[in-house]
Amino acid sequence: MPEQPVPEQLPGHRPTLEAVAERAGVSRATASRVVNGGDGVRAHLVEKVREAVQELGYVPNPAARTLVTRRTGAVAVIIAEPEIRIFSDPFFSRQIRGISKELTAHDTQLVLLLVEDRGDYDRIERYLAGGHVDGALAFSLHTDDPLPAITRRVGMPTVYGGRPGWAPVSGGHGGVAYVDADNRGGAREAVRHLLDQGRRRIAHIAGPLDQTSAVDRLDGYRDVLLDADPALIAEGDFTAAGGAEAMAGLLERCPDLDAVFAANDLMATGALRVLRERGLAVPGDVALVGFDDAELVAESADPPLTTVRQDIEGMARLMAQLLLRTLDKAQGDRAVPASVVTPTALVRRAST
Amino acid sequence: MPEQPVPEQLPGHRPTLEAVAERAGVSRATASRVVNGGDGVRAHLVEKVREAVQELGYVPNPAARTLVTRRTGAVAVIIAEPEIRIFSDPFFSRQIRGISKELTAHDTQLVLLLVEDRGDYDRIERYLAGGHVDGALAFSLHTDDPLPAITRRVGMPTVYGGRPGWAPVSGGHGGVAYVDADNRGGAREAVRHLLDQGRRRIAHIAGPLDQTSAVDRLDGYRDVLLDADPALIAEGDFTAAGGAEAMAGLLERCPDLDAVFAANDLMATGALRVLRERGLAVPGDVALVGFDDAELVAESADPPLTTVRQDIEGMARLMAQLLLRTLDKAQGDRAVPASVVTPTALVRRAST
DNA sequence: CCGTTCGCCGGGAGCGCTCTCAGGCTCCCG
DNA sequence: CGGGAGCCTGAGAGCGCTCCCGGCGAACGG
Repeated sequence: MPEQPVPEQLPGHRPTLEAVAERAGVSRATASRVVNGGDGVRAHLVEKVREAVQELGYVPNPAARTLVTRRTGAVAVIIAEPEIRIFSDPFFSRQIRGISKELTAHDTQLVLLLVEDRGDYDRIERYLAGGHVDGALAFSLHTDDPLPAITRRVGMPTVYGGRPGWAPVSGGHGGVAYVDADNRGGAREAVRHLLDQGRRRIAHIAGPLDQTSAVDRLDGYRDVLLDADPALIAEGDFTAAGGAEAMAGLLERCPDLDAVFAANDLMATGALRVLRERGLAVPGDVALVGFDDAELVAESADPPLTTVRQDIEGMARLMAQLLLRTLDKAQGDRAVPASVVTPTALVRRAST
Repeated sequence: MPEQPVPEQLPGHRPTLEAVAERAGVSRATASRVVNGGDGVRAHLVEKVREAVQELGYVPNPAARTLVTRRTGAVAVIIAEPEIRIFSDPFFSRQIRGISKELTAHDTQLVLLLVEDRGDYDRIERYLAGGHVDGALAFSLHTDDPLPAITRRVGMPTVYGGRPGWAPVSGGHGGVAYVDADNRGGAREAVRHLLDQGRRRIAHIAGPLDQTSAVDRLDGYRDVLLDADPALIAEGDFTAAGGAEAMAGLLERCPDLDAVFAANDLMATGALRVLRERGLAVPGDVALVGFDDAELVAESADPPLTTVRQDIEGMARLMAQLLLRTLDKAQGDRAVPASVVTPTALVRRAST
């Protein structure tokens, strides 16, 4: 690929469309038409304008463009997570990555908004209301999250990652679009797998029950174990430490358990540590299943974790696609895209 | 905190400064002055304008503002990393987080640009040239990275995370500003610590030597072990798998080694696994030191890793500060801020 | 050969804001 | 009481772009 000699913009000011037009000997309107695709402009003029653009190193001024079109070509990604998880979970990176891929493929920019504490929501609202972005993607809503109210108030098209607490599970709408993994189905599969292995006292370490993913996984567990002993269920917080604590509690209450289904891999590793400390063999004495198939966690655990995989990056891309599609047609009419639930898959490794 | 009744913007169009001015009975100019701080406007008019803003739910149009001020209030964060690392390393999250904190504290937005392959650099250049952002922060440059050429060409103020390959080590400039940890000093401390423990055959698993952080850590190792046996040095790639491979090679060449200094924690965990597989006790037979004090890696390793901590988040914040300061005063004159090298600290755990 | 249609181009308005500049007012000092 | 200094304010230009609309020429049908 030959290096294009890009003209340096030393003269302080960048060339405007006006300059391009003049150089090409056409009007500003025609130059604009060419820059935006060139439909309805005769070929030789298109050529001339393109040359002028090249020679001057013209790049459109996005602010001017946004001012008149009322589109920014940017999308906000809002991530609200307590410190701990964001650090430890590679989730974050993978989601961002999936979104980034999809957005750049559509020439759309990614503006990242991290929410540290509740006070930040004012800032977020101002930002969204300001028209800096055309739409928003948001993750991991908790039941009392103020975000939905905000996006509705400012009329910002938004797609959520993970089913929000107040949204119906069925593909239905409820005025909100989301992409979620089939948490309940995945949980069912995990538990059935444990049953298939001959396990009978199957415990569950749930996630924080103010998150729908945790609730759905618990529901999946109960779907299969209709008459599960409540003592076999402990609530964790999706961290390894929380998983360890929950495991300790479970062992105390039910020393006879022979399997554990943890609502995520991190908690499973915590559980693993406790089991090992107590001298219980995995999977010999206790079989263990996680959820997520988290990079660097599930596979490198000792023993490697059987777990339920969800396609994080694919889900993230899907979110972006949904949003972009809405923005494309919306342009006025408020079409809410349908939500999508993506399948999960059991990955069998040595822990069961 | 009483909920402010935010007026919904149903009438399609948002109120303009004009509308605010009219409602407040002042000129657009005065309204603008109030919105931008209100200096030089008499108190009662300030009050009136503020009220009008409240009542109408006015939010300035950033595009219009940018068009005239030529400032966007946004900064690009450019991250170029091969797949593997970005997924596995919590680095990414922590850097982003530090930057985000600093930027939002200065009312500046964060536009994320992820580089997947070299073809993306064209896109990046166009974007930066487009004037979407006022400055850029970039990470992990490799020696042949095209980014510096781009930022220079489009005249984009940029601060690098980690010393770029062509930049001098000394606090000096070379026309480029960066923030880096004291990799060399940290490495020296790690190796001296191993010596203090009575170790004599100290190996080093280096990072990829096209990254300055890897080179600097290797240099630090050599600073202390002036006459180190070249056979004691292996090159990894900063991943666990690479660390394992390097460790295997080292054991083959030098079965008598009694300590390993790995250039990051991930490689240290890989090494750990290999050592365990070979039946070598850590730290009994071989002492092990990592680098980074990576979340979820160093502390939760078995045994927990002695490692060199660097303050990722602090460094990231520093980068943002440096850039913002440049942007503040620059506004025309091209002041390049001085680079900063931040200290590291040895964290002693059970692996030595 | 003329009228009409259609395709293509240019003029010009206007998006919402900032900022310069001139003018008006007040206030103080002589 | 007059005049100058200083402080506020408003008018207006203009940032760079898109897009409507009017006009002009070519083409085509009658």
